[in-house]
Amino acid sequence: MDDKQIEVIRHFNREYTQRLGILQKNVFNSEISWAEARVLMEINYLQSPTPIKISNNLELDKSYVSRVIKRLNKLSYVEKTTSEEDKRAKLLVLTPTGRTVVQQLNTNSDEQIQSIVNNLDNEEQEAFYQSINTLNKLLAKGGINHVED
Amino acid sequence: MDDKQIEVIRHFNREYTQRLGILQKNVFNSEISWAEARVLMEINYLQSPTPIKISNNLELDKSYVSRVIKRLNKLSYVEKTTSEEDKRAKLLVLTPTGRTVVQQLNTNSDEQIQSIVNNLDNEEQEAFYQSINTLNKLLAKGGINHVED
DNA sequence: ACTAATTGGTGGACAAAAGCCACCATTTAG
DNA sequence: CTAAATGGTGGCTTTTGTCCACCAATTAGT
Repeated sequence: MDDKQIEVIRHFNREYTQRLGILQKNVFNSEISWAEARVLMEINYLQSPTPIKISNNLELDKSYVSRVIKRLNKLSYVEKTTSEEDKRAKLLVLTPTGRTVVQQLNTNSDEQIQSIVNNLDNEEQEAFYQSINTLNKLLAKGGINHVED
Repeated sequence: MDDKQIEVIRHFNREYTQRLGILQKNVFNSEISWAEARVLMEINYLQSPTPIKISNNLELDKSYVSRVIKRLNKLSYVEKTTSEEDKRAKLLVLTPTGRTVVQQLNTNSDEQIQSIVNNLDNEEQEAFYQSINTLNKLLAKGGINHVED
């Protein structure tokens, strides 16, 4: 992989993450902060979510995650129960309200994606999707990182 | 673009930005914060960089940007001069030191990209690059957003 | 089986990052 | 020629995140 190619990838990273970041900011209108949203979506994503997994996946300090979950719990978005296999660990479960919020967040996220993609004609949209799909597969392949669960 | 495809894109956004974020965190070892690095690179990127452009492009509050630039100035990475065409505006220029730092940041960034891509064989690397390249072109096409300069 | 080290989670104290608001100076619009 | 808009700065607050100490449970060493 030569320097020109690396340059192109770096350009993409700049552009794309920036665009996404901007969109995401304009979405969490109310009630819930960005960190809280991230944790909530991570809980929704994981099979058996525990604070420590979230802390690892999101690379956030465990005490911070603990506090975030506390707030989510106070908002009745998340229930905490002690795990039976390991009584130190807490199992996290979304309440119906919590699930609704996650759904809303996903909807917002989808609209952002649409807002990027809508400027393209059908053929281009297909190309966009195919490229993303390829990258997903390649990332999964080379994916030594990111402990999913 | 149907729901399944959107889902795939959302998955990519999650995975990729997270991976990049984690890598970036482990890089800015010292002296300079993430925000400072971003601003510095934006100054390097823009034709006639001013605080307000940076504030817009990075979607950061202008007072915050003002403070970041102040620190960069104190570190002798950036010079500030009042613009002649508009005496409210400040023109930003990287010092030699500043340019060196930017170069270092770019090198780090490249190493991160390598660390993702190195797990792939040559054919896969080529596919990775091609996908990114396609996305870049499509983003540029549909790019109503992101005022470059 | 028993102590020692490790791990999951919590809370206090604090630092860093980022946002909001009020304000000044200049520029632009009516 | 005043009124609105814009670029920039500083005070203050919120959000985000770190570091440390600690408890309870689990795992490892012997």
